[in-house]
Amino acid sequence: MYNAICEFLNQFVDFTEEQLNEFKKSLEVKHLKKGDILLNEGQVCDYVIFINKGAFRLYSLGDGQEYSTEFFFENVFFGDYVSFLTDKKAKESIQALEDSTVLILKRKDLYHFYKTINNFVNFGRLIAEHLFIKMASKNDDLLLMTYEERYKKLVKERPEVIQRVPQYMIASYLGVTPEALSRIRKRLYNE
Amino acid sequence: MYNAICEFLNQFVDFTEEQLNEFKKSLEVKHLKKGDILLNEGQVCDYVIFINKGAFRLYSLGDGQEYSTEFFFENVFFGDYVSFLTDKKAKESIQALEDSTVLILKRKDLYHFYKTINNFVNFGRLIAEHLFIKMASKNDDLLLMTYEERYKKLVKERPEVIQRVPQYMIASYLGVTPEALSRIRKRLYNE
DNA sequence: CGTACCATTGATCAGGTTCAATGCTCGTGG
DNA sequence: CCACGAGCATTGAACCTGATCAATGGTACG
Repeated sequence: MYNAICEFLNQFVDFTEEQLNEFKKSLEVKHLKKGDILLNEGQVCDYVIFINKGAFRLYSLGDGQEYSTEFFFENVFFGDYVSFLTDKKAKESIQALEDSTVLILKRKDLYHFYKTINNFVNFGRLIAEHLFIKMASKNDDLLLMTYEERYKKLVKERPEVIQRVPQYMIASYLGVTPEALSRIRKRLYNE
Repeated sequence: MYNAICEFLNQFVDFTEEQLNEFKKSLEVKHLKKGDILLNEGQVCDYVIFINKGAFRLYSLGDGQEYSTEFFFENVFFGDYVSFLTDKKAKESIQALEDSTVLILKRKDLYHFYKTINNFVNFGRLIAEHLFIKMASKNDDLLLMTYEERYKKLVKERPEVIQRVPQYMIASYLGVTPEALSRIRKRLYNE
């Protein structure tokens, strides 16, 4: 249950045996069914989620439409990071795309470990910087690439998304309608 | 000369008189003329820039086109943050949009102060988090808003950009051609 | 077996792109 | 001090791509 998360953190942190146990105790295990909502737009996301098994998306509502903004799979941390940092209501919701198992780490526990575990502080800074870099790259793509190029890039760099996420969610992630994505795919596969 | 930057940092850091002097000594003053290039795409941005007076833009080249990605004015820090963090070649260039005066803080000096000045470390984390939040919001806008809505938002929230930046740069910042922006403006001001 | 949801396809429409021409303005040199 | 030129903004026309609306197919799940 805790192997994956500890391995992930070992990249940043040197745990003692004791700290490791304390850390594990702070985690809440949660099982979700496909379609379950973990966080609802308007709640504060005062925790981070580590995915042991399953798939999730972040999405928001504009007009009457759903807009998927990101997808996550096994062995990553995620959450509504803006809500987490600012302690304000989340603009996005979190939904399980498959039956999933996650570990929940509350912000207060995380901040406690920042103080008590050596090097854990760097974890926070590195995550913020990493996410900034990812977001900046996403931004460039939105500005510079066509929908077709962005779809091709997704196929190449994140085939898991293509495999495990319904097409209409991918469409809104790319910023197009499902109809347009269908036609892009048709164009690509008929050469 | 150093009033503005010290005021800015005082939000995050408690300097002693001695530290303050050491800090000032590490800064390089630079004067630039309108149009001058401060950083060229391909160089590593191993410093941050504080603007005492003037205006700058970040821009990148795709196809044969220039794409302005951000504008900066007095009393902010900026740079090619991705290049700064990763120590890799910048994908963007930095250009003065007006005759300007800046203070340059080298990464090695910054990291030195991280170690020797209390609370300075938080500065790095807070900047990273702040920039992430800004970038995330920009991302949402790109995905959810029309060009016209984005222009109106810019007029409302950052009138300085409208005043001090040529229209064709604003156009590429918004992701449209200069012609399209011209028509959007016409539409707006003829109601 | 049927239904509900998603993917596909078709037709029409709106807005942005492209290419080309004209206007405008500011800085420069004669 | 004026006139010219360069660069930017505007305008026009044809085109192209994605949005929208509507209908049809396909498939998984109860």
